[in-house]
Amino acid sequence: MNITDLKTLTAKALKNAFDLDYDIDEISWELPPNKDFGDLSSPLSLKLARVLRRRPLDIANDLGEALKPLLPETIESINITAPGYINLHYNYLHIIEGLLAAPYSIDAEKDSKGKIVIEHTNINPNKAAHIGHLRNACLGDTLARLLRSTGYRLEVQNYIDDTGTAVADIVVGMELLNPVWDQEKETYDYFCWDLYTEINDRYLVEPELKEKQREVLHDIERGGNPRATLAKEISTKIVNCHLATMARFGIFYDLLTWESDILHLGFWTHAFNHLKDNDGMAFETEGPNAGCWVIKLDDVEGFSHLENPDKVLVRSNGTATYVAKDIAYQMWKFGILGLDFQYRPYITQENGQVLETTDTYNGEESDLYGQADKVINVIDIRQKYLQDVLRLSLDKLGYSQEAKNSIHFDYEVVALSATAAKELGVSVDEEDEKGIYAMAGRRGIGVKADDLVNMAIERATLEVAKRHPEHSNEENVKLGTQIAIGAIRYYMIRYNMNSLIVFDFNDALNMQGNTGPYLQYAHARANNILQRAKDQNIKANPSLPADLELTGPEKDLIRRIYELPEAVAKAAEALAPSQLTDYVYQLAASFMSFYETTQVLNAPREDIRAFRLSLVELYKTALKDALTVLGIPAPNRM
RNA sequence: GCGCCCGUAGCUCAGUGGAUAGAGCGCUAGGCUCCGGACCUGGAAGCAGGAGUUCGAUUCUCUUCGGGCGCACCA
Repeated sequence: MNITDLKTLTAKALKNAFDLDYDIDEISWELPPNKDFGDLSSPLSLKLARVLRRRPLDIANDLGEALKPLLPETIESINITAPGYINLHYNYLHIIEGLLAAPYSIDAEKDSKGKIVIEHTNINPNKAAHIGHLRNACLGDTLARLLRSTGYRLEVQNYIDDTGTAVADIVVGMELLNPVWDQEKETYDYFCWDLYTEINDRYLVEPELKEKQREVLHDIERGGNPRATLAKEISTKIVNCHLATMARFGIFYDLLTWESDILHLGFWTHAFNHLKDNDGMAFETEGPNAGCWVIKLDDVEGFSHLENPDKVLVRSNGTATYVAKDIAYQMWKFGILGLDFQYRPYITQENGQVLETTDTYNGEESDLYGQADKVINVIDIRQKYLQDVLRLSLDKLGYSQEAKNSIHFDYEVVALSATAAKELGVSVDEEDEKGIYAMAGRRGIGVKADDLVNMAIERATLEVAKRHPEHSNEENVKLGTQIAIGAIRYYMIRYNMNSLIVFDFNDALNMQGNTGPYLQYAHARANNILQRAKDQNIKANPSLPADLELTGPEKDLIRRIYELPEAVAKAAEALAPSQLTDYVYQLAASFMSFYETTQVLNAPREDIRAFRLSLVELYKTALKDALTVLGIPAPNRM
């Protein structure tokens, strides 16, 4: 029984006891602040006091009586405490018996729900990925794993803006500065990182270069010229670097979608031909937007206060704005554009999965992509306004269902702490220890994702080597890498999505306490017990010993394992990876307490030993499943 | 100027109408001849200020202060 079932039962009890129809979403069952009160607790009677005009305690008593006959065997008892709480106590023996008989499987509902297209990573292909991009990719990847595990069909897309000013700047840099890439010294994305900074510095002293930038941009957009070819070559090389970086984190994609393909196939033109007669669109003949095609948003809440709330889609010179292209692209994702890309295989990724790419000139038709029931765009909160415009525009154009199913997963950015900024050579106000320093690609200010992993691997490998002098260096690096990835992925997703991460090297590389490696250690410890049992030929037994009395730590552990499906479902519904990290930490911590206090292999009785071994097996599977959803490697030894 | 987000322990974060506000780091006191101490058990320490709504506010409203971000015929 889960909380939703319990709420339904409670609603039924309300009906029986008071003839009251109550919205089940208004019913709450929570973890009480103190274990003495029970395992689940509801303040419902306090809320009902006004409605029913009775004392909360009396309501609680009556409701408790009505609830009692409805409760399943997993609830052992029910009691009432002042000023009117209803408390439930689990029957832990019954719960663990059920879990051991039928373990929960995280993939049980595979492909049972609709299709979700999730777009994440989306790094401008003109420089190395930094930790801000990494937060995006980790969040997007975890969301994809989370939603897939709850039954959705997922398609992960990585959009490449290969025709924007960012890439144009690199082309300008190449033409102007003639830099030489030393392949021995650095990877291509690092090389461009510096070039991007250099050219932006040049713009500052030679503003007339901006004219050249415009020319280059125009050539790239037009296509079919040397500059466009160079731009494509640069973007492709950088994208390959990004893919390699993300692969280190176990992040993979289904499809690369290129801005140049959207352009060359005329997605927007196609959409425009269908939309220009639409009531949502207007051609302005006067006012600030004279000569432009716009979407009227002046009657929309949140926009009406703006000086110029309408959004220009086609400029007075006839060219389309970025939002216009975005609308067409979003329509394609839903399968309502009436136009499709061509596709071809791009590479086979490390996980064995083939990554496909759009390709206008060398691709083939496919009906696999897009056609989503729901679209999630993982883009940081600074683009909230534009994503709102996108969604509202769809609504205005008559695609209200698609608008409702367009989700902007908006998360706060990663900024640098004063100490981190100082380490990167940024000039920092010495007085201001709590200062926050924004990363800036143009100025080359940021922590590169690969640098961070390399540091983490070095640190973790050192720790591993301390513990395992008998291992080869190669083995240690392999394990150190898994631990490093665990630490960083956990760091990137554990924060609430609307809290700014003030990046600090010590926090990100920490491997003690509430961190990824703690979870990994909690897995390795369980495995260690199981491995020793196997070596000593001790068998587990999932049936309960007679007269078994569970210890406190055993109950805590059982409770956490029992809650796993609920925790995953809630995190998925809320689109909140951080909710799942919270839960998994609790799960791991409950095992750590169990481990310290409860003998498994040296248990006093043979049947208890066998039972505890089963419990450890069950826990290990649960934790491993949860870690898989989080994308955190689960090594068997550390 | 307008709008959005944030302010919880020395630090980094949970909690978002209900009981005694929870973790980690740091500090501090301990941990069995024992399945691995990347661990466990304690301790000190906190809701930015004010007003309101409510039986009840860290949570909702208003306001002050402090911080971040956004408001293009840029992407």
